[in-house]
Order: sequence, then structure tokens, then C-alpha cells
Amino acid sequence: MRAMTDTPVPTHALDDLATPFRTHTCGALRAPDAGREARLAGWVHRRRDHGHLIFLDLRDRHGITQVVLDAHEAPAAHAVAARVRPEFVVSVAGTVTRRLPGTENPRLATGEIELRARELEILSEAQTPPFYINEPDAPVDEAVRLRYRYLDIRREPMRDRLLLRAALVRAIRDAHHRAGFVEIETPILIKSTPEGARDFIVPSRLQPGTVYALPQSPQQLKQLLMVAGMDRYFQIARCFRDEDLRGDRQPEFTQLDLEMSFVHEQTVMDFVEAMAIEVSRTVVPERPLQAVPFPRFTYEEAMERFGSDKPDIRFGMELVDLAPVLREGGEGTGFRVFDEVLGTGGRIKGIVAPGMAGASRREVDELVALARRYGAKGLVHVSIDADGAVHSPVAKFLGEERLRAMLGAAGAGRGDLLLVVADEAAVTADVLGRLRRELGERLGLVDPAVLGYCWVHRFPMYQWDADNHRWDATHNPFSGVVPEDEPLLATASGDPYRPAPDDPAGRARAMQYDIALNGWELGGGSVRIHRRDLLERSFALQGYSLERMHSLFGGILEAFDFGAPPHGGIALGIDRWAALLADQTNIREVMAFPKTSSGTDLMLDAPSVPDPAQYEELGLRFVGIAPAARADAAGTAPAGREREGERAPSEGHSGTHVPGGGAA
RNA sequence: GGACCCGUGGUGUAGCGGCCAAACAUGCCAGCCUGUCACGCUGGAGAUCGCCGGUUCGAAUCCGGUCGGGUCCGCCA
Repeated sequence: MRAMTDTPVPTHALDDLATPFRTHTCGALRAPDAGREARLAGWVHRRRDHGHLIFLDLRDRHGITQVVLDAHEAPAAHAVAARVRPEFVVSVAGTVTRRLPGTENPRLATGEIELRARELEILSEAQTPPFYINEPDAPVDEAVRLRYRYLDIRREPMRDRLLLRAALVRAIRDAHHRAGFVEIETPILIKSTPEGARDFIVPSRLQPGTVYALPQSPQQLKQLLMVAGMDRYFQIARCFRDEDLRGDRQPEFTQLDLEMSFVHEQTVMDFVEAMAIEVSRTVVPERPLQAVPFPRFTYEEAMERFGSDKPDIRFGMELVDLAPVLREGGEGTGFRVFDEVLGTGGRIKGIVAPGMAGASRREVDELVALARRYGAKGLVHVSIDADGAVHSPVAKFLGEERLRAMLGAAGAGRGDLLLVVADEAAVTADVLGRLRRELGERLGLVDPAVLGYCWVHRFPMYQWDADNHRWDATHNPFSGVVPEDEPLLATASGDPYRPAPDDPAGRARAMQYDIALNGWELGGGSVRIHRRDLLERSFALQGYSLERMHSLFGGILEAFDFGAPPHGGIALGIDRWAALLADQTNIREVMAFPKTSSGTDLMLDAPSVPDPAQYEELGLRFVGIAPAARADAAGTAPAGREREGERAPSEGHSGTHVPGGGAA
């Protein structure tokens, strides 16, 4: 054992980016290096040819260094440089030199020096790229970017976002390891579980007629790890859901998945909050946090104040209940719509758009249309202009007195616009919540640099599913109930297997917590039910018979009989988190190789028609569609992607391949 | 499953019934240039306007379909 320590360790291999092709990266050299011999390797970012003098900007992911080739100093290297084109890969050796006074470039980190080349070697030539690599802001068609993703990643914005994402994941790992978490991988080929979203399935060859499912999340596995005594588990886990895509949804995505034993709701939230603060400060130190500690709202409060279970807390514009002032004086408001809503238990609430009293007819119409699109039947607006005069299309019904009372209750001042929705509670909250978000953005009320984290917890345990006549778990079927609500896990009839819409269960609140960032849901979790009796009661309400419960969750139920610790956890969307930290609204922008909104990979041309031998081996047959037909269908077929050598050309791949671009 | 937007030289756009086998910028190619850094100057090549069909004397332009990309609703936590 001692002898081992005498073995010389090549330490440079761990802390040095030097290789046989380079002594430094393109971002490393500075003024104090002047006089040194150095060798750099990278891509030619730009070439400026002045005849006897050629400048090359050499780029790698670390930076850009200017290389000078002088026809008199190094004629051979200069001749090579004359042939070089953008995106050629070269290696260059020479002397690091301070730039001539007045020719420094303050926009480059390496701008005080340049490399006077002695020797230049072309390692690889390059075709003219399909879009600008060296102009970060140049817009490029999305499809072209995706098809040539490896070139897109060479560009500064994508490169920086992927580096940011890597920093995020690293900071997450650091924090977890320090807090005693164990990083454990769980399988990708698992069993289908009834979890809301559609599963991706993988047919089994060894067990013909059966399929694996890809995990929608490692939910059950992490709970089993708690039963296994692993205490604190985390994983940067790939998850799969076969649903339609959105800007913030891809079929495969990454979650920070974690679970802790012997915890209360508070314990998990406190850890996640501390972790999120540390991670944010490490990854984007320049972005201030809106509030620390993170505000914690009950679901009820969040819906009441923000009309959302993932509120953007970076600005005010909270929802105000207008029913009290409208009820004053009794006997109706004079406006039938309002009276009906008040009479049927609905809600009338409003938000104040500051400074929008002068909004044009067109702008207001647009807001009304927006409200309708969000599900409202209409949108009442009341404005108070700079002179204090009140205007509203419903003035003739409500009268100025009431309008002023509403404005007063809402806290609107001169120049403001009050927007009012009257509808059943859920619609009122949702519509105003969305309008609030839209207007907050539009009116510039949010500082885009700020990170506004908050918690929402105590969600309703169940939602009544009228179609199937049962209570549906709002989140996870294993979520625990708030201790004081435990007695509510019951039916009105007393028979747990006969749920009904007026059961006490409808009032039960879950030990469920969501974390939101700038109005996006970042993650959610819960303290789980670890007691067998409670679990059975909860599942009964959810419409699972004992038999069905066992066929679906048999494994975990059995495990719980062997001593399950109280436990809880959470999962956070890494893609969303990275996107928000990178100030992006689309998670494609923080994924190296994302899919299009129709679920295809334009670079790999996936999904593709399988080889008949492949599906025959699995005992599968395509019914109703001709698999080979798709190959020819692509009108704008990704060009020139013949993949010789990877696999023998097979039938069914007779698709026309557009020949690659002409010679370069 | 539905709605909307987009598709013109390599890239980004203009043109929106004849004046358009199509304009501009950039890129590309060639030549010139010793201090540039979005180098500059001169010259040149390059698109039958995603695809198919229709309307019309005439279509990049209008209509229908289709393929591809995007956004939203449904779906999805």
C-alpha cells in the first residue's frame, strides 16, 4: 500500500488542458505570457487577409485568440493561411506577443496579445457551413439549426447555455453530496405504471408478447430505496412521457429526483430551498433572488392572491375580491351577469393594470379576447383617467357609485385600469391569473434578471373524477395527507369503496409541495404515505380495488410490509431550471440534441422505419400502416445523411436521399 | 385530434397576379492590399420562389392538397 504512493502520478493529466496538439486553449493566453512559445489548436473563426499579412481568429470553446501570419517572418505558414477558410481545424505554433500599442482589442479576453505564427498545420478542412458560426445573433431557421446541431453548438449562445447547464448540474451534485445524499441510478427499462401520461414502451425479445415501459419518473424506485435504508437518495434522471410537445416539454427530459427518509414536509422544503439558493448563487451570481427565504403559500392562498399554483412573485397586481363592495346596499348590483355569479356561489375578482387607463380600444379589445380564450365569458373593465373621471362599458348598469367603490377596493388610482372577471371560482382565478402574468410581462413590471422562487403547498388531495366516479389523486397517488386531515380520508357513506362527490375526502389536503420560479412550475413533491392502512384507504377512494391495487403496485406494497421509514421527496425539472437560468423560454435551447415539436430528431432522422428483421424477431407486425411508406414521405428530407458503415443498407430504407451540397 | 403563423440563391429577408428565370444584405469564388479584428477595394458565380394539383391569356404572388418548422388549445404535472 505504501509503495503505491511512491509511484509518480502524472498530475498534469488532471489539471491541464494541454495535449500534443496544444499547449494552451484559445482563451488562456494573456499579457504576462508574452515572450512564451505556444501552440494552439482550434477552428478558424475568421480570416482577415491583407496580402502579406493575414490574421486568423482561432476559436475553441474556451475563447478566441488572434494569430498573425507574416509573409516575411514565416512564408510557409503564411502560404498555408492563404488556403485556410472559416471552420477549418488548424494547429498553430509561434510566439506569444504583446500587440502593438493601439491595436489591442478590448472585446477579446485575449485581446492584449496575439500569437505570431511560425508554423501552421491544417488538421481538417471544412465546407462552408449552412449558417453563420461566427455571428452569434444571426437568426437561423429552427429546422436548420436542429439538423446541424453540432454546428449550432459551436456558436456562442448554444455553447454558453450548455456550459451553464453543466454548471447547474455540477452545483446540484456538489450540494447533494455535501448533504449526505447518495447518487444512485435506477433502470430505464421498467414496468408500466398508471401515472397519467402515456408510456413509451419497449418490446421484449426474451419474453415475447411483453413490453417494458420507460420511466415517467423513478417514483416507485426511489421509494423502494428508502425502504432499502438508503436514507438520502438523488439522481439526475432521464424521464420519458409520450405526450404532445410544447416549448417547455420534450418527450425525454431530465429531472433532479430526490428522496429523504425520516422527514417532515418542512425538512424536504428546507433542504431544497437551501440547495436552490446555493445553486442559483453559484451558477448565476449576477441574478438577484426576489425573496429569501422563499415565500410559502398554501394552494388556497396562491389561487386567491395570484390565480395560479405557480405564481410569478416578481410583481404585485394581486387579485382582489370585489364581491364585498358589490354586495353593499343589498338587492343586486344592477348588472345581471354579476348578480347571477354572486347568486350561484361564483367569484367576482379583479386586477389593476397600472397606467393602462389610456389603453386604446384595440388594446382593451385584445385583453377581452384574451380573457375569452382563457375561458371567461367576458371581461369587464373600469378605468379612472388622469382627471379622476371613471369610464366603463357597464357604467349604465352598475352606476358610478359602485364603479368607484370597486376601484377603491381594488386599490386603483388615477390612470389605472381595473379588469374584472365574474365566473365560477376556478375560472375567475385562472383567467385573472393568466391576465396578470401576461400584463406583468407586457407592462414591464418584472425585472427579467430577478429569480423569484416560491413554494405552494397543501394542495387538495383529490379531485372528483365524474366520468369514472372516483377521487383522483391531484398529484401522486402515494402523496400523504396532512396529519390533521387524516380523518377526512373517508366516504360519506362509510364504505371506502363507494366514493361520492360530497365525501369528506374532497376537503383533505395533501402533504404536497410545488416549487415555482418566475411563474413556471419547477418541481413538485410530497411526503408519502408509508403506512399500509392509510395507503389502502387512499387507494380505495381513488377507485382501486384491493386486487387491482396489488396488480399495479404489488411490489411497493409488499416492500412497505418489511419496514418502511417515513419518507418524502421531490423532483425538479432540470431542463426548465436551466432554461430559466439562461433566460430562455424554450427548453430546446438548453438541450444539446432536442426533438422538434412533432417528436422527430432532424439530425439523426429518428424515429425511423425499423428493419423487418427487427420487428419480426420481436413478434411484431405493423397493422394499418405501411412502415416503408414513411421513408419517401419526407418532402424536405434531411439531406446527405447516408450513414455508411454503421449498418448494412437494408430494404425499406430506399428513401430518396438528397445529395449533399455541391463541391466546396 | 384542432387552430394559427411561416417555407424565395448557402444564411437572413424583400417582392404578394404581368414591369421578376426574381431584388437587397451577408456568405461563397477570384484578384489586389503589411495592423486588421463584422478589415477594405474590384470582379464573378449562385434560387424555375418546399412539393403536387387547380384558377388565369399569364402564378413566387390567388385557391386546394401535401410535406417540413414554429406557437397555442386539447393532452401532459
